Amino acid sequence: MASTSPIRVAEVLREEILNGTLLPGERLRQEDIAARLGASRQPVRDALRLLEGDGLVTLVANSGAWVSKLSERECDEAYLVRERLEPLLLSQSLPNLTADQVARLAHLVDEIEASGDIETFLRLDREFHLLCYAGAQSGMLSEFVERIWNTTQHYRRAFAKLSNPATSEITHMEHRLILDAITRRDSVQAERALEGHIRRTRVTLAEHKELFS
Amino acid sequence: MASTSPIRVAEVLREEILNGTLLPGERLRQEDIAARLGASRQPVRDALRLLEGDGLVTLVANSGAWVSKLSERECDEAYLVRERLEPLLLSQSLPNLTADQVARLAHLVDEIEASGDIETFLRLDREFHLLCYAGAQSGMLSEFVERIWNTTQHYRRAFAKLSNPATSEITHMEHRLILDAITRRDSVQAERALEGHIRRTRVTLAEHKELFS
DNA sequence: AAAGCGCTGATTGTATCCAATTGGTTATTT
DNA sequence: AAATAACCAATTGGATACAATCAGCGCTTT
Repeated sequence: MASTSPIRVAEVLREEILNGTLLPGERLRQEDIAARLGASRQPVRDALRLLEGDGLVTLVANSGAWVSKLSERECDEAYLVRERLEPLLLSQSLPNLTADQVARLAHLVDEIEASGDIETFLRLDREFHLLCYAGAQSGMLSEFVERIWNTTQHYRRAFAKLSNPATSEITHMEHRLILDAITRRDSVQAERALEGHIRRTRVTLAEHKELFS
Repeated sequence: MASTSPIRVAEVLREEILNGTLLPGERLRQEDIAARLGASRQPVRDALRLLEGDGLVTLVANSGAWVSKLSERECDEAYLVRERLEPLLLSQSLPNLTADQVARLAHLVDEIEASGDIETFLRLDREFHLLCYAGAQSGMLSEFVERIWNTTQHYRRAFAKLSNPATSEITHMEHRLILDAITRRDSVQAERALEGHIRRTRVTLAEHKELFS
């Protein structure tokens, strides 16, 4: 009942953009996608519009569609917005997180520290953060946050590739601080720890302008 | 060059939703719109998808499209998000505001205080706040803020209808505080004044649950 | 030789037709 | 009489065909 063609097509494309199969700036031709996914061009157009709404695709009239690209400025802005929104979302989610979910968060922190390759880290890190917000009733705020995570996914991957043991250690400690505050149901501390985590990432990321060349 | 059919259709519908011609919950039939605006159903479908991306329209597969409706919770959430995002946006905009724009802001504050009817107040208030953000390079943050303003427009109108001289006076003072900080180019104070303005509105609005019945 | 013009191929945008889904209504059954 | 099932009208979804638009390229012209 839920899956209509445009949604299915959009899901496939979204996944391919998030996992790096389709790179920022890459052209998306309607007919190619239609042929590849066994659909007509109409649902593909709808799907592209959906993804445009998610910020993953940029449409230009009479010209075509491209995978969205972020400039250095836009990426920095994304993190500034995260700094303000995610603590708020966490504070709304925290009271509703179940003990099972908190246990899963603790497990994820361990897994993240044990993770070897980049793709695993990215997957686990994403799951950790989004699970923190699972207690929030889905609304505009959740949508905004998920959208930011989607549009910055590629740059997070590029950034992860040049991380070293020292910065990883910092990340792990920050995760543990967030987890600790969540476990103690301390909203204020959780907000601060999360804000610091995002802020540090933003500042560190800003030192690597080469990612946007 | 810029205006393609779906965009034109979307603009008409957006305007009708914002000015209250189309009310939240109202059904949008593709064929009706197509006939009314002299287009085919296909561009109308595209337009509805565009508006869905803006949060103004809610689409249900195989069922239809409706003007989006906010629950009391969602409206409150919108204001909580505004409290966090708009001060940030203002701080990014402030350094780039021209003297002309600041003068226009001062003029708008006067006009707002002199405004008689509700529609005029809504229009001027919207212009004042959005002009505050005119110095920001348009990006994700601006998009989010504009989207919130659009989706809450109807509730702002409903709220304005039951405002009294006392609360209006508070609003006017808050505007003057924001304007003063902007004039002095005091980002920190401007952020605080704006946050307070939005927060008070949120709290006052929460006392009128009857708007969401 | 450089600049501007117009042509051509490819790609997107629009319209029309047909299929699929939905919700309501009616008739039948218990 | 109430509940259920099947039918039907209305509306949306998808596919195909056609029109409009754009980018690149070669030609003409100065």
